[in-house]
Amino acid sequence: MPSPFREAKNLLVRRWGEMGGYWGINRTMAEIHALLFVTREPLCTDDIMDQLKISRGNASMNLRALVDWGLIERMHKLGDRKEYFQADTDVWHMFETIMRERRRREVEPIIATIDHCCESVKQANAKINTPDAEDIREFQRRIEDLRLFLATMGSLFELVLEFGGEGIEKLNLLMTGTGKSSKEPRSSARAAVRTRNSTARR
Amino acid sequence: MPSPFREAKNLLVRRWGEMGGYWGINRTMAEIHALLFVTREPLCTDDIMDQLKISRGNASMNLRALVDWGLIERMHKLGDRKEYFQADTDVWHMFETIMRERRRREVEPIIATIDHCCESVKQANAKINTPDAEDIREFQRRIEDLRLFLATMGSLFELVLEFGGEGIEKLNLLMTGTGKSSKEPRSSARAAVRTRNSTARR
DNA sequence: TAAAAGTTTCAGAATCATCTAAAAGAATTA
DNA sequence: TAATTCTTTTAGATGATTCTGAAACTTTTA
Repeated sequence: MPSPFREAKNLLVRRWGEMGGYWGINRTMAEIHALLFVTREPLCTDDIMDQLKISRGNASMNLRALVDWGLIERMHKLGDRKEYFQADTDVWHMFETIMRERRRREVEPIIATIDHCCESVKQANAKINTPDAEDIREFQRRIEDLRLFLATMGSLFELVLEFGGEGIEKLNLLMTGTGKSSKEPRSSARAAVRTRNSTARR
Repeated sequence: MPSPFREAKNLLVRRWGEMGGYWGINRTMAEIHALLFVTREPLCTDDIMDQLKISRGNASMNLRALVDWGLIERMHKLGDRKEYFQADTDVWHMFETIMRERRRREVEPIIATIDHCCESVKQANAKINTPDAEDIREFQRRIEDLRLFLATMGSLFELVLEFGGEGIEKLNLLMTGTGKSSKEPRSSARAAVRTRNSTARR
């Protein structure tokens, strides 16, 4: 039954799935997440299999992964033996969950590697008369830049989480004076600011 | 010749390649990028083939992709017909390039979809006596949250680029008072959670 | 304890992305 | 123009990921 509502839901689910692909998250996992995100009542495995046309095994694996990530949770209905699933719908919390997990898996290892490299090269660099001394110094410079960048982004991230959406609005005002960016940012940025001002809830 | 320097370089290249995988960027492309990033002098296709043990076709395709992204550039040496490649080594600029490209490819489509869904559902919602009226309203609420979130992140991004690294350092000081928040990320995260809970929505 | 209802695991199938090697294409020099 | 040098494209091979379907397992009810 293709009501406009259903159609909108399906469209969003498919798009979200595609996006997942770009982010190294498998399509089905992203689709399940999207489906739960846009559905008010909890769904059981069979609902998900039906709506997304996937096998039981596939559904089970990906549901488990989503639970592991902390993006959805299991729940039970009174007098019903099935497990139901529900998404966390606080977008900021969702963002925090995803970013922390990704940082742990993806950013921290590279920081460790950089630090390790810094160390081992610093020693090699003690005897600066080797032929590629300049190469080494440049290498060091570059990875230190990178290290600093990652650290900075790390604290920006904490900062953002600490102050949330309203914090960023204030920040925008604070830093740009007027709320309009000093430098004529892209139109999408201006649109973003407008949107926030005009449709902010609460 | 495994000098500590070479070893450090290789380690970093491999790690960066792995990371690429997580980010939906193919490993080889990431490795080439890393190799150029840590190498002072420009490299030609053969250098890259040798150092990464990949075929000419593979090198060629990925080099082109990196040039398309704007992460590396072609250059020529006087009296040499080969093409050489060099990475952009300004980390902030690199970040900007990557983020803009990803936003264009990955965030904008989802925003377009959300907007489209908002529209088509708003109309359906006119006749609120349909059985799933409440479902529809909740759907609307959730995707509007998401829309707002994406817009906010968009302007945060512009803001960050406008003020760069030093801007964020200052910001950190400004907002935390002491500037020591980066030393204690855990506790500030908990603070963030508390903040969100205490200002519970709706 | 047996049957029923539901969930998880896993071997193999299907699908998808990436890589190679070789041929075709361009640009430059003789 | 032919030879040389280098780059790009592509068909098919390789390898990795994801999915299915069925069996194994677990929990609940009768």
